[in-house]
Amino acid sequence: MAATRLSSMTTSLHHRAIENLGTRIVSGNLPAGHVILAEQLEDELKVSRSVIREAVRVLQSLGLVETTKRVGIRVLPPSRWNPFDPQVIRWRLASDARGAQLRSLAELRAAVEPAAAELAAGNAPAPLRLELVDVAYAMREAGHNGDVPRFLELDIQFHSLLLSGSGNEMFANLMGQVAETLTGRTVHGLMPDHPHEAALQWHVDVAEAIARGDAEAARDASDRIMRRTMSQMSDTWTEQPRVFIPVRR
Amino acid sequence: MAATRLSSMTTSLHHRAIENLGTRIVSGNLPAGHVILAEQLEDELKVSRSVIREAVRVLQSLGLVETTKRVGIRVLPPSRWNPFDPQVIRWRLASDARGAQLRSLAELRAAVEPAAAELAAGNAPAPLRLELVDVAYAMREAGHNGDVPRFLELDIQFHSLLLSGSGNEMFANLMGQVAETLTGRTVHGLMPDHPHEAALQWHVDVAEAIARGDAEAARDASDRIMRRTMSQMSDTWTEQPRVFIPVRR
DNA sequence: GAGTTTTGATGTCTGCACACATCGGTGTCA
DNA sequence: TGACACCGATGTGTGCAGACATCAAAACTC
Repeated sequence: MAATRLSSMTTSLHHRAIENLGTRIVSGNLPAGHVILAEQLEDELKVSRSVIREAVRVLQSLGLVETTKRVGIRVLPPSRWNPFDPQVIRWRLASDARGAQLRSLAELRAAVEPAAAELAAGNAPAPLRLELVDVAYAMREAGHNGDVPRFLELDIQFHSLLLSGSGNEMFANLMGQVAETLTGRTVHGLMPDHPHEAALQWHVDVAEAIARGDAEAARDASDRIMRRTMSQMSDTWTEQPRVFIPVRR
Repeated sequence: MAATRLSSMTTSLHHRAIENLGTRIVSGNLPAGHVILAEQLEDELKVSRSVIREAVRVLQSLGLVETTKRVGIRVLPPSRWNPFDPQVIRWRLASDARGAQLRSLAELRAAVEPAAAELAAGNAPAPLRLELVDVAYAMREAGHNGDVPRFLELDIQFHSLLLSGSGNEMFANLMGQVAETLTGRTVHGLMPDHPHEAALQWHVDVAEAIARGDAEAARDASDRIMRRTMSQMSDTWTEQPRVFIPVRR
């Protein structure tokens, strides 16, 4: 009944509540151990109890909060968060922990892509292998021409095809994060106009190795790409503090 | 033992609703594209709207369903599910796709652990390195003595320490899945009473390499463990169909 | 200190109003 | 007559408000 004139012009109240709370928690604005009351959130966000409850349920499933009767909604420490959830990753990228998140993603990618290349050489469907080779050639050309936007587009496509071609749905799921990483790297001007000549050839090597089913060569070439990428980026985040998640026994 | 503290515990209606729907969707009982109505779920599960709505919100955040006005709650295809969510993994392990899920996890682990070993050699805190060596020695002893339960316990601890010691929270988050994999392998009688002699030594090699900060040696030894594990298990799931997630453009 | 009662927050239920995508009927125009 | 654009009816999720149930922390009693 109340003035809901300004209601869902943009997104649903539910999403806005999740976004608001998720951002505040991941940014550290709401520190671990802090207790919030549902009623207090209703007042703050000017929404009804159902909206708050549904949002809290989602955050609970992400490991960001826990609810206890007679206590309230308690913020959980980062070690309890699901670090693979796309929303959590997005919130972390928008927080002070951006550098640490980028490093984590890069390390994961460096571990996974060579494995994906190895698997793709054995399992990828034939059309995908052909497309991979085409894209690698196009990348090389775009790189030589200094066509940065097109290179980025092809780069994303290349690595997406690689992950998809592995036939492992967990690897494939990383496509989105990889795309975001590559885009971010380009947008922030960390990419030269003309990519490293050897790196371009390594992409071709990966594609051709996969095309002919040479798992070991595909893996090695992919590993070279990843090691170069890591060494390029390592300078920027050396001072990022590492977080060691304790072993739960 | 994993996964369930059911029975005697009176789990909340909310959790039961999530469990019921999640299981049905992941098992394929509710196929992709199928539309359910919230009211229908209230009747089926004999719970109120609020419980259903909160459960659906959670499933929505996992990518299992989407809601559309005037249509209902639509089940999404597996390519939309979040393959890293612990609940989704658990539901898949309890479904016909168990074999495929185990393979995916094993492939992910095979990719990540050597990378984690490499990172741990450079970053792990000193006490963790020492503990890792102790555990590796204890593993070797338990292996020689044929003490299967103790070996399993130490095996889990070893790999958890390794992942934790990497200082990458995404790697560390895989501890739970690894523990479940190792436990499942033992429970299902896939482990011999006396583990492979060389594998025992490789664990020691990993630990000692990390202890002395030799990243390359740590990685290589870990890689040997993983490759042996993969080749051991590959027989059991060769006929599991692979799912290729399409590249979204 | 152990056991009991009180208290206060989440958990669950229900009725209502609203937003809005879809469907089907109606009217117009070729 | 047939094709097509329009528009209102319909159904379903979304959001709101208030009540009662439940249960664990905290206070209290012995």
